Amino acid sequence: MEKLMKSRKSNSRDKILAAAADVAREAGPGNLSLDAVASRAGISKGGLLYNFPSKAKLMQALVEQYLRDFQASLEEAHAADPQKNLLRAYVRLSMEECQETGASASWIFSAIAQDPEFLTPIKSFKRQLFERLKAKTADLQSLLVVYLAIEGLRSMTLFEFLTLDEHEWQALLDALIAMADSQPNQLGVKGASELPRTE
Amino acid sequence: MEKLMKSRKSNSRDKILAAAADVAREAGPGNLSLDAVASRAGISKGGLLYNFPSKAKLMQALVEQYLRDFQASLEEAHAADPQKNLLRAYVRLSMEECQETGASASWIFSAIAQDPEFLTPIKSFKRQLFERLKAKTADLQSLLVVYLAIEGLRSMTLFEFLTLDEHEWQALLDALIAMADSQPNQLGVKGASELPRTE
DNA sequence: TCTACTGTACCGTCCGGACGGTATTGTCAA
DNA sequence: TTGACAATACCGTCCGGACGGTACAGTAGA
Repeated sequence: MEKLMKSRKSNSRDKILAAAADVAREAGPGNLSLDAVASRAGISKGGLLYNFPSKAKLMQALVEQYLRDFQASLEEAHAADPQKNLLRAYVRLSMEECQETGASASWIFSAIAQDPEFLTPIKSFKRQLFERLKAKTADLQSLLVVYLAIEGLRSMTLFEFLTLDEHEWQALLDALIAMADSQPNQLGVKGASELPRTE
Repeated sequence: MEKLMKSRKSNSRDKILAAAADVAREAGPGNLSLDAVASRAGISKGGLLYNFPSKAKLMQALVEQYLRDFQASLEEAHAADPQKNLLRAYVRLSMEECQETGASASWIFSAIAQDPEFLTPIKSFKRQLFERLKAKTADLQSLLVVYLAIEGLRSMTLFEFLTLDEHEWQALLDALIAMADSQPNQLGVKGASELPRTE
């Protein structure tokens, strides 16, 4: 009963969120209007505002959904293979995400344009993830480099700055995985796929 | 004579450009209005539109100025010490830029919100730089990782996602410089500060 | 006299959001 | 069983304000 109601509601909500992401990508981040989203989602503006009482709430939902999904994927990927370290799972997941058809999270720009405050949840998410990674590695340098490289890749895809060819892509993946696995600064232990527990 | 005119003109132009960057940072990228820029620059709106006939032209000038300055700094840094490779100069320059008081290039968001087309000159600049770096190194993996890490750092500063403490900062700098100088994937040649010429 | 503005008044457009409907479905007392 | 009411999930219109841009008259300095 409740489920049915929820599923009907979610249907519209999800359609709207997807439409918002589409519009943001196609019309440009500065041109994300409620009208455009509504018509793209196939509902009226009134209906849109019924589901999301303001533009800000819509953006917020977009951010929350994104973070929830990413978190879930990460946890899942890590749980599926707990031998490998978390950083490795993060690298793989992020690179897959970047490879997926240009969809990308370009709606983020719309959110920032609307109100830079929408960055705070993302900020805290990233900060937490980084702290978690830092607690698990003995090699800060590699972590920093790998983490930032992933972040750089993400920004490249976001801005569509640079497109790597297949060869470059593979080289990058290999390099990052290798750095995530071992500790290239203390040279020598190349095969180790598990980090030594530090405690 | 021409110089004088230019300098007077430039005076206003520069004030306006700086004001635009300020407003973009303070009011948020979605709230960069011509009125705000004009009042911030201490001139009238009419005066602003005299210097930049449209908002788009203003944004374009912002982008162009930024790229010109960066290019000049890079060339200068590299010319000052041609022994070191270009990637190293790029790393140093970028990290200094990121460290400078939060000013950052957050006006970029305003430009994108205005029209994503403003990314094309930046895109082509980055592509050219990357190609130039690629032509000069034998170790694609290191280049990719270093280049993307810098890009990641830039995006971190832009979004204010993550702030590194002094220790992390130093570790990152060391790691990137080391990777830029030598070729850590072929382990062993750590001291080499010049790349072997490949031809 | 020309350049480089200032200041003001104004226009058209776009957009967020409020609001008043409405159709469908569910609930419940008589 | 049915009639009264209510909640849900929308629709469509309208309004106020912000913003980009225009027009133009005035003016101070070189």
